[in-house]
Amino acid sequence: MLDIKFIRENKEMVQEGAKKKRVEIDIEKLIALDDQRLVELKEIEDLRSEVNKVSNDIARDQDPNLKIQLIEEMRTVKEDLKNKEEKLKTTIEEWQKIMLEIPNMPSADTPVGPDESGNVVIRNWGEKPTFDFTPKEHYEIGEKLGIIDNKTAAEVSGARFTYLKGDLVLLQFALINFLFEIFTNKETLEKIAKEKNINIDPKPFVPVIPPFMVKSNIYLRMGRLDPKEDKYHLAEDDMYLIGSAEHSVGPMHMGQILEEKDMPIRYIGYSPAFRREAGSYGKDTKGILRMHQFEKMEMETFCLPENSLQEQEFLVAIIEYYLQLLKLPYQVVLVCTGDMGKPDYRQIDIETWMPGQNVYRETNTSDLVTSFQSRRLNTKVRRSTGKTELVHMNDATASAMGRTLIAIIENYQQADGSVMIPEVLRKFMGGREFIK
RNA sequence: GGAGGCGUGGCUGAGUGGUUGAAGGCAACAGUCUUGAAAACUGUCAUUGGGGAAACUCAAUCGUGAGUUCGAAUCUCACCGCCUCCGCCA
Repeated sequence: MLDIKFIRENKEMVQEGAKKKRVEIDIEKLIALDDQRLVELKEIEDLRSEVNKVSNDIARDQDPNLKIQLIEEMRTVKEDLKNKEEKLKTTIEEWQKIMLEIPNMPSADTPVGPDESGNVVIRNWGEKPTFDFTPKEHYEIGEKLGIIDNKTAAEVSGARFTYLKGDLVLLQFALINFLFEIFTNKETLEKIAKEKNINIDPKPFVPVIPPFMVKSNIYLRMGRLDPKEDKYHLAEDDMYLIGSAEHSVGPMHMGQILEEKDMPIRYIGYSPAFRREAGSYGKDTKGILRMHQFEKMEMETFCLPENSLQEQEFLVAIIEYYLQLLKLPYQVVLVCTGDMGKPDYRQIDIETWMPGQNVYRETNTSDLVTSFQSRRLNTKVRRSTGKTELVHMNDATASAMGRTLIAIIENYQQADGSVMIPEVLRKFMGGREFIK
């Protein structure tokens, strides 16, 4: 949610920003409603003030006749007050509905575009591997090696589920161990920041395994409930299965005032992610690219407003660092206004090369959401001056396991159908070199 | 799931219908004293919204929401959370 004051002071900019994000909003109506809200609020506060004052008089006054008279008077005032409060309530409901529709404003460097065609590649790394055979897609290799079984999963659970088996499971755990080593190591993070010339405290990430379900009102405060069709809802308990660890790690500090000296706060959550994938029927139906359930490591960080852009650069730098260690070619994409998420101020995607498909596919996404989530979560920071302000939040995929595994399988595939294990992961797999 | 208890400011802890946004203590901050520190003493110490150039002022907030009342931290109801005991269980 944006600040109503900010909206009032920058209404052209907000209208324009929403338009760029392809969200239709009626700013004039919102401001008219806000005027009405303030007028009604003032009337109510004046009435309350009168009631408070007279009530104190009643308490102090000794004359019983006067008391009775004043109480009678207050009864009628209260009637009036009640009506006005009712009216204000409906005004606020209408007001809030529009407020919730307004997206975060895009950063100045965000390219303007209608959809993913407007995204801009800002850099790339790595040589695409060459093969002296036709490279296969991950599921062909996986099925043959007996490490991916969608067929059985379809019978048991339906489409978009899978059984990962054998060495692929071990590879996933190797990846997890490899990544946790990076994210919790201060020296490594310091080196990354230094290399990329990012001036930021390289404080390590705190690993978290968060709840996999959240209450619906919490989802709303995170600004992540929409699109609802993509969430699994547990009707009896009015809870949702999380679509990302972000959804239950982000609210960890709601209603809190953090201290400036504790900033930044960095978490790396590990959880399954549940997605109904509504609206993607027929898309990416093969293999494990688009599943109803997959495991993910997700970064979620809280920082001072003036550092949040650097923080995002840092999160992206860490992703690039480990992709380079895995020797996976990738490109970094600045996501355009029409393709970015509603809470995003600036979104950077990392797309990793998938030789089987002969295309870069999104493996990581990094969202700088500024104070869009913290405003409703009410997560603040007390500055050393004593003033409090909303913290800025960043979230980013550390690794969507399935997709990183696909990239490994396809880039490391051999002519004989085996898959070479990336060197940095071997120590977590008993020193072995191949999955056969 | 059954029975009972409890939710007050950064922490602790008073407060059961009337100027109580809330005593006392701790912590924190500023000052006096001191060569410096500690101790002692003095003072300042919640958040949000409205009005105002400012001093200041009005409203709201004692888990959340609704209700009773002229007036609610205090009474009623619902919800949320925590604790204890019993049951069940990975």
